[in-house]
Amino acid sequence: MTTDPMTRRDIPDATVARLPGYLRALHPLVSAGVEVVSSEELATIAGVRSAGLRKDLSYLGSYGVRGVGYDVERLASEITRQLGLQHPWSVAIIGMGNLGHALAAYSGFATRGFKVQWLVDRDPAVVGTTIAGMQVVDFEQFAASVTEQVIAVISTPPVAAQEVADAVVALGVRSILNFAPGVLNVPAHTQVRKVDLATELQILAFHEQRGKDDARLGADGIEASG
Amino acid sequence: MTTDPMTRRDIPDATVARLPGYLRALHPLVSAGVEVVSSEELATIAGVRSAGLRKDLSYLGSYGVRGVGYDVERLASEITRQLGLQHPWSVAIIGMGNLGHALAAYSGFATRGFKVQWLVDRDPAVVGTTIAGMQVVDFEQFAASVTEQVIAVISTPPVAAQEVADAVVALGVRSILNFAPGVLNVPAHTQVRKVDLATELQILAFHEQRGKDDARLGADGIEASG
DNA sequence: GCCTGTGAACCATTTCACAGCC
DNA sequence: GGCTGTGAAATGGTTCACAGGC
Repeated sequence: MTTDPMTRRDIPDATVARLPGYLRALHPLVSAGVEVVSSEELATIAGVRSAGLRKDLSYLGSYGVRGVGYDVERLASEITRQLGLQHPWSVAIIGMGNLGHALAAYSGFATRGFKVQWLVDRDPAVVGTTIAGMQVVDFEQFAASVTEQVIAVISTPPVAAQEVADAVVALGVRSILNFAPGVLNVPAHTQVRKVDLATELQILAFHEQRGKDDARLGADGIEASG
Repeated sequence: MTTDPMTRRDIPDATVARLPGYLRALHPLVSAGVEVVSSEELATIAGVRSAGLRKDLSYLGSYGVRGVGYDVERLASEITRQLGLQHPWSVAIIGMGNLGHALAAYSGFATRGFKVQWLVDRDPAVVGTTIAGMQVVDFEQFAASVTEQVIAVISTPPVAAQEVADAVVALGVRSILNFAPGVLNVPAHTQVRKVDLATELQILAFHEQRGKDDARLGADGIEASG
């Protein structure tokens, strides 16, 4: 294994999806001044298995010490670096309905590496109002002021989502978080992640209906789900 | 393959997670009075591949006709049945901050098989107020009035989430949708699904940073992401 | 001829189990 | 002695390609 820090390792998608969880599990340890953590301990906090955690971390390189554990601070900063969170990313929230409103006010973005920079809506009655301390602008104002890389959050009604996606892609946006149910057609280089609230409930309904009590992770009947 | 309609087939999790998308793709077809759809057409609408769609549907049984396609209405009702959505599920939203507020007003729940029946908060200043046409109650009132099966949506601050989870599990709740970042410890028979908004952005940030332009699904550079 | 249903091949991810190192 | 890092095995999921039936 080359230790060259510039090697672009190929980190599996499944691992990438768990890194944010590890980072969040590490934060209280950093704050508490804990120096070292074992894969077993961290896995428990993060709600995964220790073997999986070790494999995940091994894709980032060798940041642990055998017989000891992982240096908390070093590991946190390495994951931060891998996720590209050294400096905050700009976020534009497009669609200022109930959900856009809530997202604008959500403090979790700021604490985890994101700066909501634009609130965008097309309704003239909403444009110009202040939400969570920010002025809502229309799409033209947004388009005119975007210069840097930005992540677009689409919280419009479903019918407008594709149109908005096309428009932000035309502005050069390459990352979209979509709350509108339905499929977005975007160019291949554009990353889209979808959050569909009703779908989540429907998946729960399926299991609830089946009474599917899968007793995985048995222990004393407690399963960590995070 | 037994065609016994009472056979409890084992539907893979990955398939279950896609069924809601198929159902939503079917709805406009049902409304438009389309009688039959091919796996190719439906797959395009749903943003998946036709072979995968056919395999998914094969787990539900044989509801297509070779050389013809799938009966739209029959397939929709079969998926509805499999997901357990013949009658609406009751939902309790716990935590009436910005997000809980938005969820209470979200029309997508009602249209996709759910009835928000309780809005719950612990803040005496919020309890008794009306949000989206419903009275907010405190946890005791909620606990006293739950009789049927209910899905709990946790939209409290992170620090309260575990406590709320314990409380609803004690009430007999077996399905939780959790918006609070962090791990929930619940008994093994309890289903938890998590939506972590900052995590989604962090995953996007990773790819944005890498400029990972994976040209999968090439065609003319358009990729469906739904 | 056409489109579903499905084994078989392939690929990704998870888990196991232990060698390697402190 | 203890804990990481990782090949190897097992599992789960996706894609291929074609047989089967209209």
